[in-house]
Amino acid sequence: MTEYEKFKQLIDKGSSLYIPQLSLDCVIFGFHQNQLKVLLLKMRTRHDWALPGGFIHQDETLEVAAARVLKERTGLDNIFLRQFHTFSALERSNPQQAMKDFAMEDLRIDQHHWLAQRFISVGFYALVDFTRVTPQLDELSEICTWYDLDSIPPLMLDHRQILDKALETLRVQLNYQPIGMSLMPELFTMPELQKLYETILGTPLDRRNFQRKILGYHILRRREERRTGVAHKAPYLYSFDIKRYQEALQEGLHKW
Amino acid sequence: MTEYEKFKQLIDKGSSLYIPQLSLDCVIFGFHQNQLKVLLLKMRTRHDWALPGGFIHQDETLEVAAARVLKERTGLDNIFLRQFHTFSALERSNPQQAMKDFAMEDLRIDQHHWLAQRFISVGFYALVDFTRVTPQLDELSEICTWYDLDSIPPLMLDHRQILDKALETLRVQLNYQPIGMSLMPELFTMPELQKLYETILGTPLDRRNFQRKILGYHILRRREERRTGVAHKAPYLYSFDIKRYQEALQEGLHKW
DNA sequence: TCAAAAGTGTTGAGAGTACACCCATGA
DNA sequence: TCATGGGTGTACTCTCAACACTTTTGA
Repeated sequence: MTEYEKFKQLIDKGSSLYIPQLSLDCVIFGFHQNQLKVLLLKMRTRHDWALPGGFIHQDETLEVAAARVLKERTGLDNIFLRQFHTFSALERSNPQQAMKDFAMEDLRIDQHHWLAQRFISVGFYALVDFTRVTPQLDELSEICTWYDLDSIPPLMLDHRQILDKALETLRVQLNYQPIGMSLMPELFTMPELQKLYETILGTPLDRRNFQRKILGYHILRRREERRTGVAHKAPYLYSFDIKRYQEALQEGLHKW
Repeated sequence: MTEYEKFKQLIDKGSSLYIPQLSLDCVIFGFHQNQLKVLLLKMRTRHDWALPGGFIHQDETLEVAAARVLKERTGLDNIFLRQFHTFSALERSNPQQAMKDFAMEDLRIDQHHWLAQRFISVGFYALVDFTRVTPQLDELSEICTWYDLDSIPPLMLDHRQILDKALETLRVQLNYQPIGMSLMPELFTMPELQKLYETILGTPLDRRNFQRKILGYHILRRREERRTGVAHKAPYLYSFDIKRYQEALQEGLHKW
């Protein structure tokens, strides 16, 4: 199916395929080169950027729909994904704008079209392994790429607020849930993991205290190997202990 | 407007007044005689009970809609109200059942009617002063009353899960937010407030540690008076320091 | 006068924080 | 050999939990 056909289907059939006036937006976090990043889309018809989002099929739960959106954008399955808030401000929809945004070649929508209605949107955030993602475009977007958290471009509608709320939620969750596994590569060093935490929290942490704390959760396994090629003492490599990690996801973090 | 007319309007006009396939449910907590209570409705057409819920007007935010539902059921304005989760399981809707539930006198709905669709529901929880509430019926319900948390009757659809999730959220929030003000009367004693916390958490707390902790937040003001008429040392009366309380709501609880 | 429940204080364990010392590595 | 950054240990502080003693009240 061509992009045009896909788009035409969205315009024509959307109102019967999807739950009307309800959408979802995903804040997809990745981590690379000591930077926390967010996956953003640039729509063909707009100058500002957007969070990857989508609509909910009549026979899908929100969680399934979010996983589908994620899969479409990143190619990844089985991702850490959490609903965090539902956004319903009246100003968050802009029918006039929508009529422009969803115009393509000979296709036009009017104010009665389903896409020109007010939308309420359920926000999800996801944590993904940056190195395994190949950002993919959809029929409306011309660019799909990562942005550093400290240089986010102007976002459409209330997407900036959604992003901020996601980050706030993530920061709180950090205290209760193990979160590194989906963001880090298979093997990593303690300083690398620390950088992740520091970036999320936006504050520096004490190296030694961080190590003690994380190890106290017993969700890591230290490997024999060390990372070589660095101009100083070679740090140990760690991997997550998947079993323990899953337990901690269920029961929350606590000392042993 | 009679109940019948209200009902007829819901059936006939609902699809243009409200956002389709989206509803909200409120878990309304009250506290009385050392018991945490939840406000429940019994629909005329069903044997099980329901959380007070409603639909969202096209020009309302979720929060405004929830406040409206709350006002309709309790008569109260300006209530502590928090969105906590959006429920979208496929099994949570039951069109067959809906067709029966929304039948009244000569009115009938079929499977294409807006009320017989799948619904996604946004859950809110509210904390209200039990003594100020006069539960009010709507056009579909025959009873509206409080139930003790430990003797909740069978609830319709997934309302039991919604209630459980609300309670779980409330328990977590207890650590971050001051919550007594909306649940307690104007004046109360420390042991009374402690009972509230114990009931929410479902576990006994140490009297002395509790007092120290709560006072440490500086959100209470001790009055000169004591509660008299008790067969033991008369406890002090307290009230909330509204200014401090509001600050704590904004910034979270922390020691001074 | 006595049981019941409130007011107040102390102590110890554990978590979190701050900081010091030594070690390994490539330049 | 030296700057850089990692590995490990210790001491101090603060919070929280456990617990004891005294005071007030109506029965």
